[in-house]
Amino acid sequence: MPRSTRRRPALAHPATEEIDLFDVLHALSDPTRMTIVRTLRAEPERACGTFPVDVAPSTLSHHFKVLRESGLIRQREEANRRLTALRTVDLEQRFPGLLDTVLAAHAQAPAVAEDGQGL
Amino acid sequence: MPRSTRRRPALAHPATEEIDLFDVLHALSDPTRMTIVRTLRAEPERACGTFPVDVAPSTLSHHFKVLRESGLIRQREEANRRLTALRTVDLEQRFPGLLDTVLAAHAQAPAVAEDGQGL
DNA sequence: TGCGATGTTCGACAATCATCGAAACTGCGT
DNA sequence: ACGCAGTTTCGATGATTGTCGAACATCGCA
Repeated sequence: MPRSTRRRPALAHPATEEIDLFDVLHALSDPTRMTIVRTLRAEPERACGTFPVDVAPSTLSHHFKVLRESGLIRQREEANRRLTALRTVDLEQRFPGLLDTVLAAHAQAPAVAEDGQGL
Repeated sequence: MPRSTRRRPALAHPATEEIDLFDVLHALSDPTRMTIVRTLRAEPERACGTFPVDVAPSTLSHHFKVLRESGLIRQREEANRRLTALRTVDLEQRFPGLLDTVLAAHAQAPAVAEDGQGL
């Protein structure tokens, strides 16, 4: 039996109208995920391994899943790597100004002693 | 000996410059706490028991603690009750536009089936 | 002085979370 | 055909979370 019969699970993303605010806020309330989002703001599309975060690959994969299911990022398969992009247009349509405001807030002076993995 | 010697723990709030974005985002990512914040937007100051949320008093107390320590609300003692207010000015100074934008986002059409305790 | 109203603190508990290492899968290059 | 590079899935683990009930504290009032 060809083992290629097992297709990849197809990468589910929520539709724009289905993006949930609580999911988005929760996704952004983690420093590692915030770093990912901020990185994606500069670069339009990046491979998973190229983010300036210091966690194990499996942990990174978990964070991508949280971000993807919250509607913040979109991922597509290309060859044997997965490219990630911010859903800026969808986010702007669903929650106007939210992403910009939150990212601007994060760019503010860090509260006291920010974690070391700043972009 | 007067038993009033034991003072109440004094209600610690973070200073405006110490408000942490991740704490704020986490605090807002819970529906019960979002309801509290939204309620506070209309009424400037409210007693704890007067919020339209359906949880046990101890649970409510927990949520107030999270909101207070994140810097979103300020609480002061008055007689035997505790009055709660949104720190709108401090929030606006620390993270301009954030509170308005998030609350506006929550006022958007609910994602799919919002929880029943809408304001 | 004691009671009731208002809230908090203190465990306890189940659920979720961030993290890791090991194993597996996919596609490209040798 | 083989192996490597890039990622995910699968447990496992320790920490955090939201929730509750019971007990306690404080204040005003009868």
